[in-house]
Amino acid sequence: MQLSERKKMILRSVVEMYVKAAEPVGSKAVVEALGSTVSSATVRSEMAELESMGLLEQPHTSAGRIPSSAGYRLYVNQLMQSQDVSRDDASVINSALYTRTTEQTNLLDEVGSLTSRLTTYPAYAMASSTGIVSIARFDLIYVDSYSFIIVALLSNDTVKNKLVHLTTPFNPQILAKISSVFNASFTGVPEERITATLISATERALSDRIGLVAVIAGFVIELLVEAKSVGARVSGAANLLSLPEYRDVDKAQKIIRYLSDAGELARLPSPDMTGEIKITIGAENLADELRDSSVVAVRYDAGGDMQGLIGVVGPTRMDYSKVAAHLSYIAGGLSRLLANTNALPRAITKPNEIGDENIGEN
Amino acid sequence: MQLSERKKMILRSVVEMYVKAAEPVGSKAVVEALGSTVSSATVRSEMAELESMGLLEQPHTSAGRIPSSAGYRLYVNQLMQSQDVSRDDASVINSALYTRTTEQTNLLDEVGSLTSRLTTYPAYAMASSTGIVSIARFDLIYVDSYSFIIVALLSNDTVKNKLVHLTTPFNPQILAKISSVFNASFTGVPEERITATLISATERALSDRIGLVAVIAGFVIELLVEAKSVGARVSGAANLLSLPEYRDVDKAQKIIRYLSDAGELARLPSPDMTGEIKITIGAENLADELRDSSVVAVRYDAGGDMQGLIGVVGPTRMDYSKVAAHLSYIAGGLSRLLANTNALPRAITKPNEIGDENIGEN
DNA sequence: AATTAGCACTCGATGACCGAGAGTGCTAAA
DNA sequence: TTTAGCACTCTCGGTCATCGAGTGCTAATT
Repeated sequence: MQLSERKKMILRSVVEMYVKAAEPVGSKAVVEALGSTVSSATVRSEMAELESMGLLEQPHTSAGRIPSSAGYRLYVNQLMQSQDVSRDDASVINSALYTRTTEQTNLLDEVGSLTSRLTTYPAYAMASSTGIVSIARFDLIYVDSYSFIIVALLSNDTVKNKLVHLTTPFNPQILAKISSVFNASFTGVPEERITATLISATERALSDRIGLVAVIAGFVIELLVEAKSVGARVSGAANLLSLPEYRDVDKAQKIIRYLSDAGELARLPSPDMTGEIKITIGAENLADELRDSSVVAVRYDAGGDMQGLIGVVGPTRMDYSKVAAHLSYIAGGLSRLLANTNALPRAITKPNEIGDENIGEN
Repeated sequence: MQLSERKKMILRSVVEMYVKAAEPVGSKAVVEALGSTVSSATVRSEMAELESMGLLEQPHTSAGRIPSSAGYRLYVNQLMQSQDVSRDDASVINSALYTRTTEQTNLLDEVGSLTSRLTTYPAYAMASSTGIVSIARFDLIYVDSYSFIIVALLSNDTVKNKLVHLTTPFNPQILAKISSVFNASFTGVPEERITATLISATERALSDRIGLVAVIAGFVIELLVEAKSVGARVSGAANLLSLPEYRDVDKAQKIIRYLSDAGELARLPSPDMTGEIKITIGAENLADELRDSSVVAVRYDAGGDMQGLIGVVGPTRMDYSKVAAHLSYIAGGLSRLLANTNALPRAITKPNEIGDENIGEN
């Protein structure tokens, strides 16, 4: 499909004006945008051709044209010029990312709301572990004769813990034995290989009669599953409601519902590992609910085995280039923040002597 | 303000029919609801009086009546009969609460979405620590000569941890020293009393030259603040959109925005400690955004020092009695789940020998 | 004194109708 | 190939009449 230079300009004008105003654009408006070098009649016939190619659509005869999904796609692939984030936005992003104080709200929340604020569209942020997670190191801390703390350092550099209270007292010495056995037989073992057989073998080896091993093994399985699992957050869903395409409450509700369903979120378009932005337009979306919306998403590196994803959902009439710029800026910043082992410690007085802390878990 | 029995019946009918249908109710409908024992004319004059008392309102002449805020208030205080949760709902709640598997999604999320699903209104759930939190026990686990894990058992029975990487190697023996000093001087000390003076004194006592004490103290402060802090979640905001009172997109957006703002959430009506349900109707709400909505909220006991709150936001035309029943059922279940030290361990084979685990943290 | 039947009246909702305006496609001339 | 001109189409907004639900008031009834 080869387009004449003029057709490209026309398509581009239509897309950009429609993105701005959300109203079908007519031949006259295009003529003006093009600097009045041609007449409206010419533009009309060009637009008719663009329509027959499937790049433009007409809501009804005697309305202007709007881009079709294919039109947006062509625009995104060939016509859109990439754009930088504004100075202001950049500083907003930087200060948001670097002044985090390990607050109650977790990182995903903050990233999501930052993204949705900047783009004015709903945003989602997720993180998940790629690869296999296993235990790297295992400790039991004695608290009193009924309680102890389990601490496990995982292969992806996160630490998990749990306080366990028993109803029967136990002998403090057993903790050391158990932890050495666990360190011997459970480290490096992925969750799916922690079987009942392994557990009962361990139980026999320790001649454990009060079920301690079972409790601890249960916890280990739990936390390995948890560590692999996906966390996802959606922010700014209300932003949709200001857009004319979602004035129809039912439509808006459908999408907001869809976005609130964590399970569905995981199925949203996922950019490949190249670090490039993935733009999915209208009918390209697999989910029915998104058939007339678009999704822009990008990966970031969350350190260790962790992979993250930030995305924005909006109408097909979306300022793709601005959104893409924001997303990649944020993702870049996040990757630097999380993956870089030289991040500054926060709230500590001697930044130059002390190395980084591990952020992004718990 | 004494109302005749008949006026009460009429008010009650109006409220209940309006709650169901969201349409002004006329005298004829009331007559039917009352079993046709009086004529519509009588009801009309009674309703006129109720209106002059400020309990009913008329959207315009020649429409039926709708309850005013005062009308709802009187209904809630005197006329509403409390209601039990249905068998089905009870089993939904129970299975939701008791089959939790310490999943990635946290408890607040689950409670919120459960509540919003059952009531069909947006729900919020929060938890916060009352009282003072301090460290009860402190441990450092050596990982390698650049890294160690900090584990702290807090006075509210939660455990926090952090993996720390340094850029300069350290001597393993120092960890034991540090932890014994910290156990001596930092346990039982609330966050606001961990001052720079205390830190530098500790630093001197340990002749710490690489800033280890500062890092660890910083972490301790962070986690104490974090432990006291409030977590809040809103679920099901999209539910608003199906209600006729929020067909106006701008109105809906305002409220959804309001609810998404964690800061504002903390200022929502908060029931007192008696365990009773607090119902705030229309203009009784302090926040402007909620002036024509209602909030129903209840506290639950989250174990230890933790206090929780579940609430529902909806139109003044709300099925107060059903919502109240759901909320108190859920809150009761939660309190039992979290506060009861005899909760069954989950996913463990020998439930009778092993005691409870600590839920609701991390 | 309270209740009721009857009736005129009010007011929103619904739908038909109409004119204005924006935009198109087509044709014929440049 | 481009353009001016023109008839045509379709939406949008406003006006108008009609319909019906519901009211308040009055006069008769219990």
